[in-house]
Amino acid sequence: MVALTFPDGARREYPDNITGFEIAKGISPSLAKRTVAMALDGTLADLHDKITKDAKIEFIPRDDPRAMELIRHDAAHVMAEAVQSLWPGTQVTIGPVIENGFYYDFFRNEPFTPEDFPAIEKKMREIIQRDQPFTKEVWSREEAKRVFREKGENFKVELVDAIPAGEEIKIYKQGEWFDLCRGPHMTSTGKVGGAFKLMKVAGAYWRGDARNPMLTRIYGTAWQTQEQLDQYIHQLEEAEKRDHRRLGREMDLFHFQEEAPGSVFWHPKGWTLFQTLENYIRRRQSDAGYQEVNAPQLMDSSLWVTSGHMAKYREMMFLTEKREEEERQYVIKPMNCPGHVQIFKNGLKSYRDLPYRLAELGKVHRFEPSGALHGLMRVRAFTQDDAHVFISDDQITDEVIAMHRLILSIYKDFGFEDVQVKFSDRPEQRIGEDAVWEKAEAALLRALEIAEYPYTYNKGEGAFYGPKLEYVLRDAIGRDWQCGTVQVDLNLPGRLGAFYIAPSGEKIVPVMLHRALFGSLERFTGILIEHHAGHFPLWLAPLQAMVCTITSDADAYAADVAAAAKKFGLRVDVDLRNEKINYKVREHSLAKVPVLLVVGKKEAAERAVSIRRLGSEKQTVMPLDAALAVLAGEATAPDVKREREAA
RNA sequence: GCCGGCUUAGCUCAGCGGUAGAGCAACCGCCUUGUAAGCGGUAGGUCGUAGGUUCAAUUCCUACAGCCGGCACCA
Repeated sequence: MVALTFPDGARREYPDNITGFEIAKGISPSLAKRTVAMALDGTLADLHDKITKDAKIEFIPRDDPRAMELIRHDAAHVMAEAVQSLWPGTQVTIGPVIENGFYYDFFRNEPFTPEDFPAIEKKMREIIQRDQPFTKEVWSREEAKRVFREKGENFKVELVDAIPAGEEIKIYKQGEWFDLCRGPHMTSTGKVGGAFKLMKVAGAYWRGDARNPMLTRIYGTAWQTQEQLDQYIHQLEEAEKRDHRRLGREMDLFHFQEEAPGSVFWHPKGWTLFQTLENYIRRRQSDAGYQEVNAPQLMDSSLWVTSGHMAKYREMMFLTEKREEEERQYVIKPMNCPGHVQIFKNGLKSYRDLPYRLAELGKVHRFEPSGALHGLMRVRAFTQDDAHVFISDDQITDEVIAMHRLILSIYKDFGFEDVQVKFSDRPEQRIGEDAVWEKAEAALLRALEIAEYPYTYNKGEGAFYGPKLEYVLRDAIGRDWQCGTVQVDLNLPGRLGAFYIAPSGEKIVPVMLHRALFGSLERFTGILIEHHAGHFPLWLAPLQAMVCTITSDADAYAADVAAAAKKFGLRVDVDLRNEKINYKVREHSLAKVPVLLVVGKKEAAERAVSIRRLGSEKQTVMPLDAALAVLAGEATAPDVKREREAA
């Protein structure tokens, strides 16, 4: 007998091996009919599974939130059947559930294209219409391999081989079609419903390894209701509207062109925004005890050989050609660290100089693979807000805590309060003694503990020279972006011959902490554009206010207003064009100018302005100086504001 | 880098084996206008680049480049 506890707390006994379906049917046929799966002690299971031990049981109806992943997983199976029935000979591989949908990877000599979607979707609807039950069988390893081999499903044979000994080899059937699968599934294909859509095709390597064959992946989305599907599609459209590449063009911030793939042409407004970020970083890191430096863009390749970068990253570095008159080869710097080590090394350093904090807004170039390029988010030339801090090893924890607090405080100023920290420890391929790693990892963890900050653990994901923390922020529409990093480097200082004189007079190799705040300024600009959907807070907006005249009678006064605003430190422009005010308001609203200062005869006579804010239809008429004082206050950077308030 | 798709006017896009079209923007004129498009006119493209097929290519084919979506990569 098994004792089952129901959600209402009732506890009943049933014979061993009874199925969830039988229990549901015993309670009421309608319950059995609307139940698509069950949960045993909170874990989803097939409704027809035999129950062999005491558990809490719940019946999962199709509209239960937990049914979503089942719908998606079943949809993946239905799609796989549809594809194989339309193109026999196509091999199936894996088809998991992902956020908002599912995919299935196929192997076929002829790849699929989106033009195939209507046929596949039609076939899927037929399969769903047939409403065939999902049934599970457990096969022996040998049998499974034999059957898949005979079907020519070579990838499945590999998957069977990969299943650990002692684990069941489960086969799910839907009618004639079957697939190796961990499950669980709903009771029948009909439960998938109609709220699904195939989204895109993509190449994907077998088992995620670039050395393996390329499969065709078909992505789909599936929902419980058509409303949910429609809403999801709508969300995608909205996200597209905040795409920084589109807003960058619409707001005249930057552009890219063929001759410089992966490099940004910053326009005046975009560069204003970029400089606002640079200036902010300069203030923050100067306050935190960093000194800004600038190291050469080109350095002899021998330095990069010594640092180890040539060995590991040669293919991703830009190198100069050797010339007849000079046999040297230079490297366009892909990182700032070797340069900073040179600055540390220049002149003897004492333990009294530590921590020695060098920061640089260094422009680095990396030959990123062409397929990786993506607007500002992944470029070949970018500006790192980089710093290297030279310390003794007993200073690691304190310095890391300081960096940690600095990073969080900076993100907060930009409205990012949901920040995750990832801790990565020693990778398999690494250099240095385990004892040193031990110390570095412990120091990082102690810093997080003292700062009382939660973190996730990425085993073996550290850099080859040391463990690291990575800072991941979440934007307005819930996307995660990895930005800042703190790394302990136990390698480069030694390799590049850095040392300081300890109290004992000994030469000691310092520990080097590597730290980035935004990471890449280009990328962070892109994140800000998407986060705000172009509606920047006043202190970031490249153009903060537009002075618009009603008629040419106000032209002279408009110029006065603009001049006065500039004296308040505001970034303003004037629109004297012979256009109706409606036209001007519309145009500047679309350009996402945060503040419109409208002036006509009336305002000119009273030395006032009519203020209209982006996103609002409200108009507020204020005396000019008062209005500018308010705006100037708002346009003050958060850190400057804090300082003023403290003073 | 790999797989697939795309590339036509500044932007968004239509078109097609017989050397191109719309809307918006731009420019010119009229209108002096009160908070999201006033009216009229003009101009604008070697159809991504290079080859090939053809009497004829923007259209079909091939290569290359860039971009887009993934995958892989990301010091």
